[in-house]
Amino acid sequence: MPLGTDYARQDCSLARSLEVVGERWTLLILRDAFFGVRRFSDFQAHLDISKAVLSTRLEALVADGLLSRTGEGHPEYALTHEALGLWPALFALGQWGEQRTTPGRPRRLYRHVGCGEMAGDGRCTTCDVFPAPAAVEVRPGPGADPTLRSDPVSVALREPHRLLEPLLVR
Amino acid sequence: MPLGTDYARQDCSLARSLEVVGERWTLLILRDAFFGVRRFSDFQAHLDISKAVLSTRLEALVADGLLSRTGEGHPEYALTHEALGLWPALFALGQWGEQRTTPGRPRRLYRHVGCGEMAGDGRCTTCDVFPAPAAVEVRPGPGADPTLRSDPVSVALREPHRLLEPLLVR
DNA sequence: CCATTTGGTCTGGTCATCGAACTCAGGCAC
DNA sequence: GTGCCTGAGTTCGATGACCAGACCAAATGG
Repeated sequence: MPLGTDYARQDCSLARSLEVVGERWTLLILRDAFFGVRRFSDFQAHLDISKAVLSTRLEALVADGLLSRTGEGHPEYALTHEALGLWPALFALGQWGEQRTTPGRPRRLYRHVGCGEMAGDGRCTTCDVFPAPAAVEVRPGPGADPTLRSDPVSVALREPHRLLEPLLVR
Repeated sequence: MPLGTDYARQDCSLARSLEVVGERWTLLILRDAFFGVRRFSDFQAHLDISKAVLSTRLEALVADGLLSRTGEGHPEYALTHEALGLWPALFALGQWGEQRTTPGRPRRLYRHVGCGEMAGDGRCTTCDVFPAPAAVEVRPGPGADPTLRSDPVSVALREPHRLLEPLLVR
């Protein structure tokens, strides 16, 4: 993390995690990456984040080995293997937010591809395993509010799609 | 969250969560609360956080219903039922930090009380359930560095203890 | 080859965070 | 009661982060 965001003298793995993903916007950028967002302008359109901050965050995530940057001209940012391990934490935090704000009316629904629905604890209700992100399909749930955002990225994300699958905008 | 930390126009439960627990220090305060820390000065001693920020964070967490404040003179801050639901997310983030920094040498070990050790995914290796925080015992692991901190709270936390059990310092 | 899009950097102002100093109330020794 | 200590904050000035908007260069599209 840049200045002012280290928790140096904490002997704690949570603090180590937060040094990498604890800054404002960072977890939302990674969530978008799980949902298939790959390009600078798509992150920006979807998150309403200042370009300067987005640029800083992407650079930091690449430096920390969570994103890989490929292509010189218009680069693509993709999650690294290391970043995939964050999925359980991201999912758990999201589920907590659903419970807290609109219990019973989730904004998104998750399926274990070719198997069954996922429960709130992340297990597939059919086979009882915690599916890897590549085997998860997302689609809007009853609590989704399609009037809230109309940018092309949000529209594209409303189609059911697998996690990690690059998003086609337009 | 105070100014500058809302993600207003995001139709996303993760953003809703981060509005409550996404600020600097907030998750570390909650982690300490799970470990049994209850008092202002103990949080401060353990986290090396400025009193002004700690005061602001505790106030916000009480207002958001994650902490309850009891006792007028020297108040105690305890996790509410709502906050207990954060345990899976906190645990997952912590495990990711362990994997990333010192794989195979965890700083802390978790046990399902009266049952068995907990695996990296949070399940008890014996009974295969995800134990509630009150049924979890923490103790230092091989990756712990006892030389890093010597404040009384850190010392007390090195004793094996159950989550949520109020910490006795000194 | 010219216009537009993409992926940025720069800037000035606002907001958050920091450490240090200060306040204020309760507990305790004497 | 007087003085002292500790716990739980609040206040303050300086520093650093964040934001919106202007600007810019390289890549792409026609």
